[in-house]
Amino acid sequence: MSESTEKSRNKIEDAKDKVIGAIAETMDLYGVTPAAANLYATMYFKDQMTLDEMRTELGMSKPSMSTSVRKLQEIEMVKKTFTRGSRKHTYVAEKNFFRSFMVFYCQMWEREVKMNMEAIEEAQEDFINVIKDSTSTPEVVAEAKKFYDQLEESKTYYHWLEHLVASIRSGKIFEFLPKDQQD
Amino acid sequence: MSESTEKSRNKIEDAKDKVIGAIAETMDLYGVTPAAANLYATMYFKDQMTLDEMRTELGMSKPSMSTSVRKLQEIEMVKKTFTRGSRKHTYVAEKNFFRSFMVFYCQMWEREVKMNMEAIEEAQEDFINVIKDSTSTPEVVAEAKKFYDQLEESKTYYHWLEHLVASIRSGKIFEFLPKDQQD
DNA sequence: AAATTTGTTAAAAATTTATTTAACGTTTAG
DNA sequence: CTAAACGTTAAATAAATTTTTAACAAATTT
Repeated sequence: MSESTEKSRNKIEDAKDKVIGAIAETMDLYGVTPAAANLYATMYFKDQMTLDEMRTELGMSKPSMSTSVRKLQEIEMVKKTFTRGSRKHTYVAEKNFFRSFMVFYCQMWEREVKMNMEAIEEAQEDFINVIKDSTSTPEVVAEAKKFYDQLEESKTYYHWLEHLVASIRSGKIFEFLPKDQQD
Repeated sequence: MSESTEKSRNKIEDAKDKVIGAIAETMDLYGVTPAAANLYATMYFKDQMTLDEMRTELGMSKPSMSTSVRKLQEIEMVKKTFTRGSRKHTYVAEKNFFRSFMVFYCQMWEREVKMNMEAIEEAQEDFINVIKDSTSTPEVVAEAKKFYDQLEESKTYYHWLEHLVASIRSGKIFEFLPKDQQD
């Protein structure tokens, strides 16, 4: 290979690394380990990869790659692909950020809604019992009412979050905010 | 205090604790420490709190509370309030989840857009240089073009994210998804 | 059927993050 | 002006997470 081709290839690698670094750094905030973040960012510029290629490319252990790939599959940022003729599993990165966004946030928000709404429903029942209890003092009843109302009010937010998730899943949000809209 | 009042008070505390636990658990995913998550969830049911009250209520050290409160102020989930006559600083939890949602996600997404767009712009310049370079082989040029186009395509997503942030900040999103809409 | 390849699980080590203890500076009350 | 109260910073400790090494199981090839 000529010297200038070598230089050009290096430039390409450097350019990719800038983007890989940025993606990996922001992915940290998405609850994945540094290894998984680096892996996804690396795969973003690859057609497909095997576990061994990942290990070589990132200089990390195979179990680390195995775990990272699984985590990435969970949030659907990586998919397993069938490659005939090869015993090794091959994986492909989801390159459409819209799809990653949808899966990740919908998953996250639904978990939040479910967990908090369940707690709220239970707590509200408890508050009602205190309010209904004839032995409760007016002071205690007032307090229970106050908290009950606070929780009731907060449900508005969780309902809204559910609607947001639904509109993302259905794609309706893109009628309101088109994908290709210019500044 | 009578025995039954005591029981009612306990019921109220138990009910609150259910919600506190749920909020704290989901907040972990928002990039705050367990201490900060517990603190916010606790403050959610309080009018206002001082550092010493926090320490007593959560059974943690004062510096831990100090750090947690600062982190929560950063994402605007807690505000400092002036209480005349008291030397101690007092803090109030933001109880409107819509506002917390806005501040947190807009902050997060803007950071992501900024960081990744900067890297993309730099990388694209590099790719253009390789493409323009007369000593580059056709093979290398083709690769540079491919990556350039991939990044160009991804910008659609970041632009969309910016529009999403803008529509949340301006409140326009609530025209599309009203806050009080029923299922 | 033995040996090799591939991927996963489990335990150990290493790293990072969170929390506490201790020390410090600033303010206010006595 | 001294002493106590309050909050923060810095260093040390503790806890949790991430990664690796080692062992294992399944599948495939020879």
